[in-house]
Amino acid sequence: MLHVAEAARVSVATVSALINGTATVSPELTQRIEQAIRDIGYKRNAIARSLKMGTTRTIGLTVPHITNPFFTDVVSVIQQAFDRAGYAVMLCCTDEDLNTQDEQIRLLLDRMVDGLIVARVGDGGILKGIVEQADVPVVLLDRVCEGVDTDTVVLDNRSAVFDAITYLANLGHRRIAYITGSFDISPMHDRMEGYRDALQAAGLAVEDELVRFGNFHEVDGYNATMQLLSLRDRPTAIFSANNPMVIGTMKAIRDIGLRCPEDISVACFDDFPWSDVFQPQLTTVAQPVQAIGEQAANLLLDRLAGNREAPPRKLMLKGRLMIRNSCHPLGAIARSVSA
Amino acid sequence: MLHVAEAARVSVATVSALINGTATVSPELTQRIEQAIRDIGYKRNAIARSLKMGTTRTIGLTVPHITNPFFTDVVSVIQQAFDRAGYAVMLCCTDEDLNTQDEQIRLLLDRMVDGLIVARVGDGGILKGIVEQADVPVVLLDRVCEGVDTDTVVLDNRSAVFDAITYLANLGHRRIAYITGSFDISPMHDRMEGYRDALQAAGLAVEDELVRFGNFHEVDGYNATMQLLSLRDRPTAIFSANNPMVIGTMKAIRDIGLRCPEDISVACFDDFPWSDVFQPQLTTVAQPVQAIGEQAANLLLDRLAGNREAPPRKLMLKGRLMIRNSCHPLGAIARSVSA
DNA sequence: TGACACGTTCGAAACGTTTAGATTAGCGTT
DNA sequence: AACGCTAATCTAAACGTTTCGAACGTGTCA
Repeated sequence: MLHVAEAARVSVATVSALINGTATVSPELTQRIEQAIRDIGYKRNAIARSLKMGTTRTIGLTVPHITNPFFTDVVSVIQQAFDRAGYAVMLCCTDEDLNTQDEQIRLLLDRMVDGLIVARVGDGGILKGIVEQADVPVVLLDRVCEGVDTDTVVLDNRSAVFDAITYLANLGHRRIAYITGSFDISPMHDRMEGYRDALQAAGLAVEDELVRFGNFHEVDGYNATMQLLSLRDRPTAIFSANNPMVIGTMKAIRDIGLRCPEDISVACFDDFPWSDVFQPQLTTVAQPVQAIGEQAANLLLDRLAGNREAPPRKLMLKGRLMIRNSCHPLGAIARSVSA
Repeated sequence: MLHVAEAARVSVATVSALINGTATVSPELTQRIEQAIRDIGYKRNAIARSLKMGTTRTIGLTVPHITNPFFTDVVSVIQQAFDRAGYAVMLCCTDEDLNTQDEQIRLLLDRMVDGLIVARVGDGGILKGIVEQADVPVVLLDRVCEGVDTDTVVLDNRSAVFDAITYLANLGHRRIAYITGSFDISPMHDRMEGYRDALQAAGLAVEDELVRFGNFHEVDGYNATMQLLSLRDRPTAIFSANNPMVIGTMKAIRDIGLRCPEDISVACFDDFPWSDVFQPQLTTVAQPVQAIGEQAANLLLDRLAGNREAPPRKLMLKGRLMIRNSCHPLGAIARSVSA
């Protein structure tokens, strides 16, 4: 900018005024300055600007795994929304690890991001302190967090799973297995509640041996399913509370030599683009990814626009059961199915 | 930092020296300063630091579509690599549009990223100028770019497609259709070459009506396939040069009432986690995503570490044909199949 | 005792912007 | 002719760091 000012024989203040339109500058100077900018190929240094202005027009986004198709889609939507608004987004993957998350949030905060969107992990870690001292606005995505009172957009996980399990029960299944991630993240907790409640509503008991834990990865789903299928009284349906794990479930079923849905029914959380096309076409709970991403972006953009005082806003969206052909009615017991 | 210095009754220079370990500071002062840092909860302002140092420890990464599983995986690998190295990554999606890409690169450059990894679009746009004036190192990912001479990691697209088409020809297919994206990005060009060469090697003619263009999206694959299937002399195999488009292909086949692989064989570029599990299990060309991401990251990290003078390094990796069950041998014509 | 070296600490400039307030010029009023 | 008003421009401080070179105190040596 200094060079531009010299070349145009004006002060840097005038150059700045012209660039930002913060004051009127005469036609001749405008002319001279624009010429100089072109000659020199001047680009404003956003770092210097950020230092002075105290805002970076950059936000931080952390998710557990970007390869989980749910997060992929949400990240994509959020990125687009902020791009439209002239913000850059720094993306971090926490790999479902609290320490990593803390470290990455620190990294983002160091870089003075204007806001944070976090699909948190563990108990939230340093997130609590950050929200409390209200330095930067943060919105929680997908997962609420006890003790962290801030803008949030989550799914109604309980009722989504309730519907799915009820669907299976109505098909006549009595032994419905459930594969879940750890309960310390809220969706897993809420989904389990939906499972429990649905069984109860259907007059079925919750049996411990039918509930298995995994750590969100394909291999965990595989192992869990192997255990389930080797029970003396094998389940007739399996619901996986997480998408990557269901791949493991399908592989285990294949490896053991069973067929889905003829021998065993399968449904899972989170839809993906292929589910329509390949066999079996998986029955899934689809999250409104577009809406989730947009709402999260909007909540944060609203804070960034200056609305700091409003009390935390908690949005809860509804999932949708996508019934396809991976679940069979069970013999004569099947009742009428409510879609 | 000023506050810390005051609280510890030292100068900011000393605080800086301690934090960065750039000079020895006595035990008492160390003690006082560390205490003050803790008391105040001081965090270094990376923006101010960047301004002074001229480096942001941030890189920019642009891809056409993050929801394309190939890019999802590569982004994930790259993100991890830079995270380990203490860099933040700003992610942008160009949506396969040159103007968007130019805009986003400008956005990233404004923010003084230390380097750029670009899966470019169109003819490269402002990329050329950036590489020429060598302000920031850039590595090209997945796609080379005429006139942009810089570090690059790409797949050997020609031979990957050559192998796939040869495989189909060896199965006895004579009418092998090909769905491609626009040739102005290099992989599409090279893949087409592989198609042509393989047909020729198999003694088959390239027929224009069997080559269809689409714009990388599912719907394009759908339309292209619909056209192919309504030819009087229908192809017996379809190869899709892009992953999202193959979903459209499968939907079209289903909608028209055909079965894959019994009625028509299908193969495509880019592997995805589900391909093993669902029917038909798609035969695909798998890219070594892990290696691609790591190599790209390494090339850039090497430049960032100061190796600016080395001539552009061009890496070409090999794809791998994953033979599954979406391609049938064609009647008695089938020859022995080379895996 | 003075000169010198060494280890520690500090003052101040610099990075590239923005912006408040000062200055200047031009013009119309009285 | 002196005055005030407005519009255009400029000066200089500030943002929070890093770093160069100077300053200071202490001990060693001649």
